[in-house]
Amino acid sequence: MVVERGRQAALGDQEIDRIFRALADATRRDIVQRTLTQEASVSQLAALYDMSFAAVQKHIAVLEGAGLVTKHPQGRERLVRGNPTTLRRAQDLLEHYEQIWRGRISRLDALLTEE
Amino acid sequence: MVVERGRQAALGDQEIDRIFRALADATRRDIVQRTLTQEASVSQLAALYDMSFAAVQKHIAVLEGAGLVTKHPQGRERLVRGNPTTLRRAQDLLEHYEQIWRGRISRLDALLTEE
DNA sequence: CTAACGTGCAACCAAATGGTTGTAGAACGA
DNA sequence: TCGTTCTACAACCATTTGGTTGCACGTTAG
Repeated sequence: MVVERGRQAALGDQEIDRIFRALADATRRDIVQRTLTQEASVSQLAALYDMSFAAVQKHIAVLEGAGLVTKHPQGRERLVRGNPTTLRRAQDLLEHYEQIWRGRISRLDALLTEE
Repeated sequence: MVVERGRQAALGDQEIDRIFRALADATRRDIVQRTLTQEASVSQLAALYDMSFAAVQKHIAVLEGAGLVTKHPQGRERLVRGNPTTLRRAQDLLEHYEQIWRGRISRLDALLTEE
């Protein structure tokens, strides 16, 4: 057991922070979606959006830092590939919240029935 | 149909932005989790974290702006209640991504079998 | 009525974010 | 070899974020 907490930030929370932060931008979500379907080079991706190459490069770096995409060198270009595993982690957390909420509902149910 | 897009931000994307951005902070996630279980007043929540009252107030405002919690006046205090509906929206989006990924897998499968 | 409590909001500040341009190097094509 | 392409990275800038303190105001308790 890891020290009773619930009011202080756990260390691994920064990882979750990065994942959600990375997903909080439409361009980055689009990149994830595309590269989940099919990997693409940095410049191929950059051509899709109305901003500089460097800007898109930064977005990809944010996604990579969050583990939402991985880069694979191939010759002079880097292929970007979406990472479903990290997406799963975010999904699991949200499902956890939903479970908590359902738990509350059933506790309310229990109270009503027992009465 | 709303204009062909896929490279330009849709207007409702800002809503998604706000949801994920709100979730990208451990304190805010903790508030969501707690108020999903049981509603609490702003000052009750503020007492839980090692920061000023106003800071917690701001976090709650961000969550409210994203629709992740709602506030309900009761006498001089405001009860904060987690909103599972908005959480569901985020969850649905992530599941959508997972579906896209699974689609890619089955397309690869199809290619292999057909060969 | 008055004091204390709960909340909201403004002003301020440091740090992070999201964009830009420019430079530099590695890999490829002719 | 030489020019072009792809990428990385630094420097810079405006805006947003996340925190602070202080003040105002409605509500409750004594």
